[in-house]
Formats: sequence, structure tokens, C-alpha cells
Amino acid sequence: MVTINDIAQNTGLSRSTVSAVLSGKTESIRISQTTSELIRKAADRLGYHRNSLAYQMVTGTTNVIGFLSEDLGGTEFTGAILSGIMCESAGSGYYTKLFPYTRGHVEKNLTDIIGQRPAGIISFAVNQPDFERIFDQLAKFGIPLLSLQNIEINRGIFVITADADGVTAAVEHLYSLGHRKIGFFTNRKSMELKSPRNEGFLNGITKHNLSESVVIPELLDTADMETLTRVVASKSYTAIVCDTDYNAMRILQAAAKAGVKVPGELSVTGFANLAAVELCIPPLTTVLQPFTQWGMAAMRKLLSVINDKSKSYLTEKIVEKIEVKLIERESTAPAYPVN
Amino acid sequence: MVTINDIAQNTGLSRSTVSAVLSGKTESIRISQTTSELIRKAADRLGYHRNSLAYQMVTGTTNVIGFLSEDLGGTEFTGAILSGIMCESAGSGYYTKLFPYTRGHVEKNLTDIIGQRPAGIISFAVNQPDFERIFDQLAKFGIPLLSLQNIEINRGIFVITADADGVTAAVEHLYSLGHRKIGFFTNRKSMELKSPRNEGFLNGITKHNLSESVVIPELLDTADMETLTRVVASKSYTAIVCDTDYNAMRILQAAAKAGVKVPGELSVTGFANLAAVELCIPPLTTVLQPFTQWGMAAMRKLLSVINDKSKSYLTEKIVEKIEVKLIERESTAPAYPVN
DNA sequence: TTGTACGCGTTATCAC
DNA sequence: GTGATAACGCGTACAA
Repeated sequence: MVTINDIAQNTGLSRSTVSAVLSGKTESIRISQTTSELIRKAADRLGYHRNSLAYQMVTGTTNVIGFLSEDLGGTEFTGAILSGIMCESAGSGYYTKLFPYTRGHVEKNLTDIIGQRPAGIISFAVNQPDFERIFDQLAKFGIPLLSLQNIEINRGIFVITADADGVTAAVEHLYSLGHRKIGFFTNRKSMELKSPRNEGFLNGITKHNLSESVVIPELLDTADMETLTRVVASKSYTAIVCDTDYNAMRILQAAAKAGVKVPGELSVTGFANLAAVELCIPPLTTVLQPFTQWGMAAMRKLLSVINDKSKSYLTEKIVEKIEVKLIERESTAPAYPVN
Repeated sequence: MVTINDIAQNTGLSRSTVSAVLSGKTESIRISQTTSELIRKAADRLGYHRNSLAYQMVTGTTNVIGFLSEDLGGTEFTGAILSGIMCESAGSGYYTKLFPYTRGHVEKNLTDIIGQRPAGIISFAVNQPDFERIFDQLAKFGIPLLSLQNIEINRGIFVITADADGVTAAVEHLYSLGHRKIGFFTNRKSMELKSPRNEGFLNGITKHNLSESVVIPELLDTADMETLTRVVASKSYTAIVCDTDYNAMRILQAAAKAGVKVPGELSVTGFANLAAVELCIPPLTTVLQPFTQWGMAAMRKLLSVINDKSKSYLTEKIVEKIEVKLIERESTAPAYPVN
């Protein structure tokens, strides 16, 4: 591997001169055009590439952002978010490094992270206690931690999507189509997490006094196809709002099985706007979570915090909300008159 | 940041002793239990974390694998592949760093990569000329490059899925169900790339002499919903094999629109086995590409190459194929008798 | 322009 | 056997 030493030898100049030229300090340090050229030529000819490790060690700063998440597989969320992060960091010279997060094994994760001295961390789906521990430990080393989900804590940086608003928008949309009996499809686990999507649903039905609209009780614990089909066939709801696109697709399947027409007899909405949902039968009305922009916004925020010396995030909670928006497709229509 | 110096000072021992203990060389260098313990305690107490940068610089080896790809967004492929890579590398102490690949800007990419001295690179969807250039340049620095797609080149490392076999399996499956008029849905661009999936289709129909089975000509250039619906409605095929799951979902939509029953009147197969396809109406028969295992296999192979001093990949082509397999769901059935 | 110290950990080599 | 000393790797910063 070619180093500045090789270039110094080759040109007969000193390492410092070479370093100055090659790092563009030619203005402040005043080096003659001639030697400047000479050095650059030599660097090209010998195939020099600055050793980023050495650079980082000596400056004490790294150009690495860590993405801490449990599992990237099985969904297109994370890919799209990472896209946004990379897109935003490209210009600033930052790179993204993937850190595996294993629930409950915080100390191991911390050693990994701190050892590599990243400039900052973006975390996805890290749970409350782990987040708190990681946040505080990283704080000691001046490494800011940004979460993509809200966490009940009085400090830190959060860039989150306005999930509650999104579900409320779905309810409002259905309300305006005349729906009064709206069911919400979610499971008990996310209920217990006081998920924003559940809140959004409750906000919506409270606002319009939809006393016949409820979180579908049968689906809280078991959501197999049989149960789904039974619920759909019962026609207890003229519309079902789902907490994910996948759940909405399940409802579509159940409706097909039960012979219930969507959207004629039942309206359905999803959440996320995955690539597949416009290819559903019928194309799904859903809440668009702008994953790529989300990642970009997170990266921008993190960079601003990295460059902000005040470190206010250590004592106050900084929250940035990303707007979501309802995409109307063909799975929602005016309410079917129910008895 | 706590360094071995701090620990040396704190314990009154020398840096080398501390280093030896903290890097587990306590056997070969023989250091007493007592001092060993003392040092470890101090490290814990002071909150020491080995500076991975310094380690890497001094040893000249990094624990970084680069993932070079154009765009991670819009699909769940890459996330799942990355999952596999991370899963496999976790045990070996390697980390994955994301490198953005911009078609045609190879020199910029190379500078980025070489500057950071990764131990190896896994590339996804890098085109032929760029791959060749990157491969040869990285070779000079001893950085192996593994591609997840096959490339017409006489050297390098390739871990690819057996796409051709997968499509052939789909054709065979349909053949055994009595289908003789099978259409293949792909576009001209992938045809011109001599894609393995097209080959697989041709292999299948050749083997069984299916003279009425063809690559659907109308869909090569325009595959909007109107054209799709027309093709499906024409009933020219009793089955349509698609080169992607998304295309298969489009066929399902078109069939629904045209009033053609799937699988009663038309069988459909996809390719990939995305999470959404079992939620289709009907659940889609498709070829499973095991993304996570794919990533794992790639990582394993890359690690073996990194540790193999012979560097045989520089002069010969190493190809590892990952088996795919047909998943039968409900979008395929015995052939409907066509006139 | 250049010499020199520095950052952090590793690895001989050397003294007790 | 135990531990210390010193050089090394690569690039930066600052005084000379």
C-alpha cells in the first residue's frame, strides 16, 4: 500500500509537505505550484489512497454513522430507510456501518459500538430500557444516539413518523365516506405498547363520536385466516382500519374468502404503503410512511447534532415528526348500508 | 476516552503488559494471575474500550466488509441479504459498511473504498464494465470482490441464486399440471441481458417441446394494466410464468379485471417469494430465493477467500450457486381446457 | 518547507 | 518466568 512516505521519498520532499498538498492545505500553508503539481502527479502515478484509518485516528473523529437494529430482513422498511440515510450522508462524507442489536445484550452491543468510535448512531426498534442504557453510556463518550421511534424518556433525539395522525386521517377519510362502524385491526401486544397507531384510531373515533367503532376484540389475540374470515363475514363493520399493510392484505384475503366485496361491502385501509399494496386486489388505500425521507431527515438531524457543540440533546428531548399522508386507492368507498 | 496508557498509569504497570492482558495474550506471554486480574479490574472500573481504529491501523487488517450497491430502497431483497451477511459476520467479528455505487462513477467509488481499507467487498447489481474495473483495481490492494450476480468474466468470486433452474422448475410444475400454452412475462431489457430467468424458461419449454409456449411479445415493451388485461383476457395462455413477484401480482390484478379466474382459468407463478405474496388473492405459487441464506453464503465465501493466502480468485472464476425452490400455493392448478 | 511530537495499540527485544 | 523499553504504522499540527 502506497503511503505519504513513499511519495516523499519518490519526490525527495518531506512528509509534511506531501501531507499538506494531498489534504488540500495548499492555501493556508503556502506551497509552490511546482511542488504541489509534482506531488500530485507522483501520488497519481504510484496509486496513492489516503489511509482513512490513520486519518481518523489522528484527528480523533470518524466518518462513520452506525445503524443499530435487530434485523433488517423480512421487510422493505429498513432498506428504504437506509437508502435515505446513505443518500443524505453521501455528500457529507459519512458512511453507514451496520450494528446488530440483540435485545437484552446491551453490554455486548455497547462494546462493539464504542470500540469503533462512530460519530453517531441511529437506532431502529430498540426497546425502552435498552435504549436508555445505550443512550447514557454513549453519552459518556460523546456519541449521540438518535431513535426512529419515540421512547418514553426525557432526553435524546427522535425523528419519528406521525403514525397517530396517519391512522386518524384514515378514520376521517372513512367517516367522510359515511362509515360509522369502523373496526381497528391490531394485536394485543401493540395495544399494550400504547402504540401511536392505536391512539390515532381512538382519537379519530372519539372526535366523531363513533360509538359503534372499536378495536376489533376477536383479532387482538388470534388473527388466523379462520378468525379473520369470521369477523369479515359477520359484517359487524363497514370498514376496517389496519395497523399495517400486511394486516390489510389479510383482510382482503379474508373478504375474498367470505365473499364480501371490497370496497362495495367493506372498506379497508393499511399502513406503510409498501411496494406491493398498489398491486393488491383491489389496490389498497393506505397511509404512506415516507421511508426514504425519514432516513434522510434522521441523518440530517444527526449530523446537525454532531456538529452542535452545545450537546443540548443530553438534557432535553428533541423530537422531529415526519408527516405521513393518506393515499386513496380502490379499497375504500362510500359505506354500504348495514342493517 | 480511556486508553491503555491510563490503565498502565492507574495500575503502575507498563503499556505492553496491559496490552498483552487485554488482548488475551496472557498464555503465550505468561503474565501472573494477579497482575492479569488487576489490569482487568482496572479496565472495567475505568470503562476501557479498545480503540478499534488503532488496532486496525497497527495490524493492517480491518474487520470491515463493504456492501456495494446502487440503492437499497424500494424492495425487501437487500434488507434480507444484508441480514444474512450480518448474521454470518457477527460471529467472526466483522462489520458491514455500506458503500453507495453510482453507475459509471467507478473512480469515485474506488477512492472511497480503498481509502477505508475494507477486508472485502460484496457487490449487488454492479454492471459488467464497472465490475471489471473495480475488481482489477481492488485486486491490486488485495481486497477481494464478490458479486451476487453472475458476470461474464473469467475471474472473481460469485455467489448467485440458481434463477434459471427456478424458472425451469416453474415450467415443469405447470407442465405436470397439463399446461402446454405457457407465457413468460418479462421485459425486453432483461431479455437483452440474457437473464438466467429467460434462459430457464427457454430450457423448460425446449425440454418438453412446448411449441405453443413463448415469451409474451406484447409485454416486452409495454406492460401497463391495459395491455396486461388484454393479454390475460385473450386466453392465449393457460399459464403465465413471471420473472418477478411484482409482475405476477400485476397479472393477478389484470385477471381480476378481465374476469379470468386464477387458478381456475389461468395459472400464475412469480419469482422471489416476497413477504407479500402469500397474502395475495390467491396466494401466489412462486420460486423462493432464499435471500438471507444467500447473504450468509456470500459472507462465508468471502471470509474463506480473505483467509486463503493462495488468492486463486485472481485468476480463476469461483462460482457458488444457491438452490432456489418452488413454493406451491394457490395460483396454479390443472390446465383449463382451452379450445 | 521541514523537523518533530503526537495519537493508540502491537510486537519484538531486552533486563531482572 | 515477568515485566519494561522502544520502534512501528500513517497522517496531522505546529513551531522552527
